[in-house]
Amino acid sequence: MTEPSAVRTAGDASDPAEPAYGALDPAELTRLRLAVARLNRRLTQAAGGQDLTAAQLSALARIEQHGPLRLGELATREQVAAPSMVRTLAPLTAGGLVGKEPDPQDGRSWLITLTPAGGELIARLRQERSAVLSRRAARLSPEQSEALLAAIPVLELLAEEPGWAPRA
Amino acid sequence: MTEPSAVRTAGDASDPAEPAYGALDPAELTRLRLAVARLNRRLTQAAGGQDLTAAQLSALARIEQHGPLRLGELATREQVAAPSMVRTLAPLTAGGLVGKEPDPQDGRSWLITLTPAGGELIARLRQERSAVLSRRAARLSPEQSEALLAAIPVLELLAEEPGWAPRA
DNA sequence: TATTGTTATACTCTATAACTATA
DNA sequence: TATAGTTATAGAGTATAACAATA
Repeated sequence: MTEPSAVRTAGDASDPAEPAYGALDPAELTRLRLAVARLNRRLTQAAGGQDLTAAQLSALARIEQHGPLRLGELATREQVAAPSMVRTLAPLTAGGLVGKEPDPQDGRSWLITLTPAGGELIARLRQERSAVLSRRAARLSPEQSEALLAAIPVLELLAEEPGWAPRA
Repeated sequence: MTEPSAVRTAGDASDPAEPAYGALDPAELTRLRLAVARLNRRLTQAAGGQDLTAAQLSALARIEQHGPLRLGELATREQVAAPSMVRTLAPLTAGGLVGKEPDPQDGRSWLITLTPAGGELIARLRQERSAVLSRRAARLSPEQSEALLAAIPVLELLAEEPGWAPRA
């Protein structure tokens, strides 16, 4: 889904002749940072947590997207520490939403899979949670919706791009 | 706590009464939701937390922007419960970053103000934190930067708009 | 010895409920 | 009695450190 090819690998940022022509200034970045933090807070609260927590849903979505994954691999992709993923998955395995099969390649590992029940649940929850956002988004002007839509891939890129945390 | 408003609306997610002229479809909204959650996670981690936490910085920025505020007012604007704001502010007052002056209008209230030290600190931190985001943003193409820039006000709108959580 | 997953522990952010002081 | 703020407690999400089993 993320098109890494879209990233402009244009010469190192050490190019003084190009003071980042398309770049955002610090004030704009601050606004983006605060907006993302606050919107996330809003979405997390609105999620209600009746069924799955945000971290659980995110993990499920990741499993669904990338198929069977080892726990460590899943943790890396979600960019959390392994113990965090253990805790996130625990209620999911207990509830039969994900399965843990022994990794035939490595006796220490498990392959985390999405069960049919898990697949059904995330499909339902996804719709429910997006509905909250949808009610807000429906009030946006066409121009605002357009702007938001165009920014989604960029936000995904920023979110997925490695190199943020001193990981590894 | 949260009335299952978020969950219950699943059935009528596509309210025909809402024209949804410029509306985004559920798949796009899901991507936006996950991207916001994950980007926030990235930014929170990258912040390091050596000085101020994300919630503290957000509160400081709010105080800076809106001048002296009463605690409850601040909590409302940040859309958190009053006790959460108490906890957020405690280290800030202890550290001399914000001041609490008695509200001359109401003996029960305080006016939360930004001290000079607080102002200096957030200016510095703001720069540091934005720098992290900046390094990523600098690699965006002009088109991507443009898209992100255009979306900032929309994200702010979604984040600030009331009506998300069932806030009594 | 190195790696994978787990358990133990701790800290932040958030919430609700119960309490104090003031209106 | 109602409201502003505080304290107490709990749960989610994250982390690091120490451990067991396996490579």
